[in-house]
Amino acid sequence: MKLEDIAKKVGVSRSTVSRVINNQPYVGERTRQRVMKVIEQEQFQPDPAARALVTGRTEIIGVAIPQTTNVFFGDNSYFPMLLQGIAETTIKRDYAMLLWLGQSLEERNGFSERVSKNRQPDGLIIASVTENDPLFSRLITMKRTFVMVETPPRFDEIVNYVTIDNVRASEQVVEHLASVGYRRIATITGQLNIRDGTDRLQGFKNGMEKVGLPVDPDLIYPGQFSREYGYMGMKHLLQFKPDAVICGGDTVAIGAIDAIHEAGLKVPDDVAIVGFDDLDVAVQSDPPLTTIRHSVQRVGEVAAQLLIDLIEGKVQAPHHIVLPTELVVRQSSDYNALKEVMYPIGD
Amino acid sequence: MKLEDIAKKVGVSRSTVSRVINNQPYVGERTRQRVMKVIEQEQFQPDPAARALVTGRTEIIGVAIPQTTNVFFGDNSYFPMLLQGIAETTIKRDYAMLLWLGQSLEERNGFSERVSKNRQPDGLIIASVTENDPLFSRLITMKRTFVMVETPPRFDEIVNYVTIDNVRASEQVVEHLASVGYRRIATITGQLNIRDGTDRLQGFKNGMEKVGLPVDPDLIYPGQFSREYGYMGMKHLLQFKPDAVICGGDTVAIGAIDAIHEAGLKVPDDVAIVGFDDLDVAVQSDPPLTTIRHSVQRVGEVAAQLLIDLIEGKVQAPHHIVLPTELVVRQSSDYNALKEVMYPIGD
DNA sequence: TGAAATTCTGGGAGCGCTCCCATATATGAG
DNA sequence: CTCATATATGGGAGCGCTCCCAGAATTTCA
Repeated sequence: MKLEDIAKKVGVSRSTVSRVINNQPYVGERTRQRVMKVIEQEQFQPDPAARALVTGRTEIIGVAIPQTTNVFFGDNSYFPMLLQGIAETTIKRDYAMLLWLGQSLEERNGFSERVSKNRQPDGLIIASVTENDPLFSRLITMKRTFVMVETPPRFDEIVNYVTIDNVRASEQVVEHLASVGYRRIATITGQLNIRDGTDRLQGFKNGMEKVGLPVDPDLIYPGQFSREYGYMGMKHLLQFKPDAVICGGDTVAIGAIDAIHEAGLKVPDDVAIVGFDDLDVAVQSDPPLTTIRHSVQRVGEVAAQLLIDLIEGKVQAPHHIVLPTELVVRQSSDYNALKEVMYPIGD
Repeated sequence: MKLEDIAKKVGVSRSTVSRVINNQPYVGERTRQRVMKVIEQEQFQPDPAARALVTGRTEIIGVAIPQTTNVFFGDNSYFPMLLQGIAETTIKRDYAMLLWLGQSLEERNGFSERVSKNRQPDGLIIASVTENDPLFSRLITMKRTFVMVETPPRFDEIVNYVTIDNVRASEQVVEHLASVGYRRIATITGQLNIRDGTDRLQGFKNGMEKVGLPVDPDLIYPGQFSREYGYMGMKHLLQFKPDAVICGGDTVAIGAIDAIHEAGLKVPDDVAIVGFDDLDVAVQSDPPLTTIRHSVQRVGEVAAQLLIDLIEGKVQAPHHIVLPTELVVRQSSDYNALKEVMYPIGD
């Protein structure tokens, strides 16, 4: 069943049916009703391909997650939440969502080619782009419409993005820890080729300076956003006897706690731990994590809104949106629990 | 840049360029080379809409997950893994993947309408369909090509699906538990309006009969696939003093363990716990879970393969695929740890 | 050597829509 | 009542491809 058949059935022209479908003016009220009735009873849906061919738009947005397998479906609910947020908006705005997941590191290049060459979506949302990701430069060169869900690694000024104020949030964490009495504050970072990682580290350093504590390189462990790295990082840091460790993400924090427990120590009694993101695991963790709350889902929603607005010409590029964060204090950084002498003196 | 421009540039006709792009025969080797070279240097990609309009195919498959929010991104890595598997295949076969996520229960109907009416994908993969899900019947009525990733609630014979042998796997669990000495075996089921849920329960009952144990209704708790339900279920079951509990899923098992610990009891010393699915949490759990391993990712891969084969007419519908499962015994069902007297006699 | 078979190439038609312009009818101002 | 203006409807053109058929060039074989 096509548009023309509906027209014939109602006894009007293609154009009139098209106008009704697209909610355009200049259709008599009676005619509109008759057309709508037939469309309804025939369950007619215009062919998206034909429509796309002439309008040049598909009403599909693409989402590219060039991450390796385990990051996507591992202990990390970040991406599912992001997708949920994006889905929310696409439904609301009547778009569909095309998803690309990266497979393994080896084929980063293939991934970026596959994504960038596909002309089906009207625009893209891309997540977790590393500094020299080919996808990033490619999209810029091709002048495609896209929105990032973190601060871009370069070209901040010309790229659209939705992010949170990672620097400020990390500063806040340091300020909080310092204000309740922690002094040897360490950090296990996230990936440092992603802005979320570097910005959080920057915030850590800024915060330390602000509160007048020294930034000791020994107390900075460059990690990644995973439980494993949290574990490894903490094992390494223990020798330097931090009294608090700020982790690049909640899963990192969980890993750090694993290592602390393994060493026979307690959180927060021996070491305070702070996460970032306030994922589900933050509450489920034992003890519950002090962390930075920000709604990943909301980032997804807003990113999709921005993208669709850009596509529809409702806003001009470049457009930058920074969403608020909130420090959530839970047991993992309870200073009252901190033992006076944390480690045997002299080791 | 369009196909015709390439043709002009090379000095051949549209048809020839089209043949080259689609790898068709009857193009001279020299001509083919020349065309390819220009396509390469112009980075030409044919317009998917135009192509779809004439071929009637978009090379997009749709994935519909009509689940509520928290099931999708909660403590459950099932869907991310499924997506990863589907993505693997779509990349291999050069398709793209359109994703729909359900939002909340209230709009089940809206969801199914949105998904079924969208004509963009050539076929669909649908997950976690409940018995009277409107999407299910709708797709059947519309005669759309789709593959389910579990046994369908009805019309088994005409619907395509990829699944695992839930019944047999559960039987196996019971047989294992019985063989090592457990006697009061209980179960906390998954959702019973999903086949995965009912089949696992059926397997439980079959297994009990096979090994000659009574099927006591008190020992069957109808739950859902979540930690919460595991917790509630276990709390309820404790009064009936089971020595082992088979859970509908690993997350359910985690919840059950929570309840056991809360009651001051130990796993497996007081109660053995068995999960299902062998998700990441199964190993991370304390103690690690005995469970049924089956690759969710593999189910996704195979489902996508089947769907694309159906779309391309390489296989005939209906097509049913049952993937193997494997019993993985870990500490949560270690009979040696079971105390002789598990509960004070007489309560 | 010639006719048939095979390989190559080109161009028309048409996929199902939207957009633009032409025309028809209704509405209002002077 | 006339002309301008707003409202309503129809039909042609064309979006960028693929598919089909016609015809040219080449090969095969008696």
